[in-house]
Amino acid sequence: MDTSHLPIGKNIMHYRKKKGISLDELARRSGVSKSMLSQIEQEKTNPTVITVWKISRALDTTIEELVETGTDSPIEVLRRSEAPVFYSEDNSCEIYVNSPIHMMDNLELYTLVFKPHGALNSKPHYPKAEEFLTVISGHIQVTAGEFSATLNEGDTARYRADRDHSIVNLSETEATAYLVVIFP
Amino acid sequence: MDTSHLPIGKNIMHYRKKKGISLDELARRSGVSKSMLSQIEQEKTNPTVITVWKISRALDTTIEELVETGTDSPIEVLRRSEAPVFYSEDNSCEIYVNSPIHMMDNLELYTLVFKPHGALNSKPHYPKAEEFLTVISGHIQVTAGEFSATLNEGDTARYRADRDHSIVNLSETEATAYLVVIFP
DNA sequence: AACAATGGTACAATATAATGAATGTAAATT
DNA sequence: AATTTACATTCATTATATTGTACCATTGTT
Repeated sequence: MDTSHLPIGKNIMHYRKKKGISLDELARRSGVSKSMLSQIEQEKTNPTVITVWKISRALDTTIEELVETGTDSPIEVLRRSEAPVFYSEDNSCEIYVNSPIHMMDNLELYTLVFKPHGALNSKPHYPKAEEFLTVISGHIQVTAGEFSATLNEGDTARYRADRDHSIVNLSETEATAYLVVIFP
Repeated sequence: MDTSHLPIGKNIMHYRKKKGISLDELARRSGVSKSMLSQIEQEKTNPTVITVWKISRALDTTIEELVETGTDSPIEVLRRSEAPVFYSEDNSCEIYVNSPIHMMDNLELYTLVFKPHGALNSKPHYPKAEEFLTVISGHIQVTAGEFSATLNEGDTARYRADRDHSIVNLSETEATAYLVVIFP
């Protein structure tokens, strides 16, 4: 039994106390015995996934939050002058990375600047990866798999990025967009 | 034993096959017995959290991905004309919601438009909430707790939002920024 | 003071997770 | 054809998760 890598007990106690309920009440709500909850909070046992799932529902949170190790940091800034810049294959699109160095493993932020009719074509990312594209200026078309949509300034599209996908500037002028990529 | 709510077996088999390895190899890499892996994939047992954690590491993925129920959807679009708009308390900042309807529970996207010297002050969000702020145009100062930073166009700041935080336009002209809020 | 309620911990019994070895199937090798 | 290898499943045993109950300490009520 080795739970030292996952602070489950600490997290459960934290959320329980944040909610202001006793072990007794949490036992009632979760269907997990009070004595088991006590043992978990004291890190004396390694619970099954279903047990943690039941507790997460009773605490109105997720399994992920209950297994996560916390971090703490001040404001982290990535300057445009330091931000890596990439280009699409035909150089019709500039890709500014907005993700600060100590980035979350599952999130990427970009600013995309397209030349007139410029395009950015991408291969499938990880399974279940998703993208959120907001048009800052211009008229853009986004395609993912067999789906396609045209976006005006201020519109936001959400689509699965675990298939071929592309972003095209439909206008005669430069277009700019903000891209959020999520790896689940 | 009730794992019907969490498709762990299916997910593990999916990632294992995607990686192209046998139960034997996964057992070697994860330190979980081959027979246990077989039982899990057949949903014949409810594994402990540590066991799933070991498997997730061996599969180069996360516990979350292994417990997640899949979804599938085409491109979802939120038009600027349909996007909810909020205002800061003194109406010095317009807040456009960029989050499509079927939004992920832990992610929010906004475009912020500040009047000259406009400000947006926020109370603490959920514990461990984080924000990523990219300046689209203008000169902005962001403060979180006792930390503060000034940002120019193209700069991105990352900070904890589980404490008082504010965003202020330092310039004499309008400023625009893109805000990504993450609830862990 | 005696009793009840609250909240958490310890303990013994029961249920089940996890293992190593055996078994089964199919394909490849001798 | 016989044997070996690769892959997955089953089985009996061991280890441990999980429970209900008892215990402990503190606070509140009668």
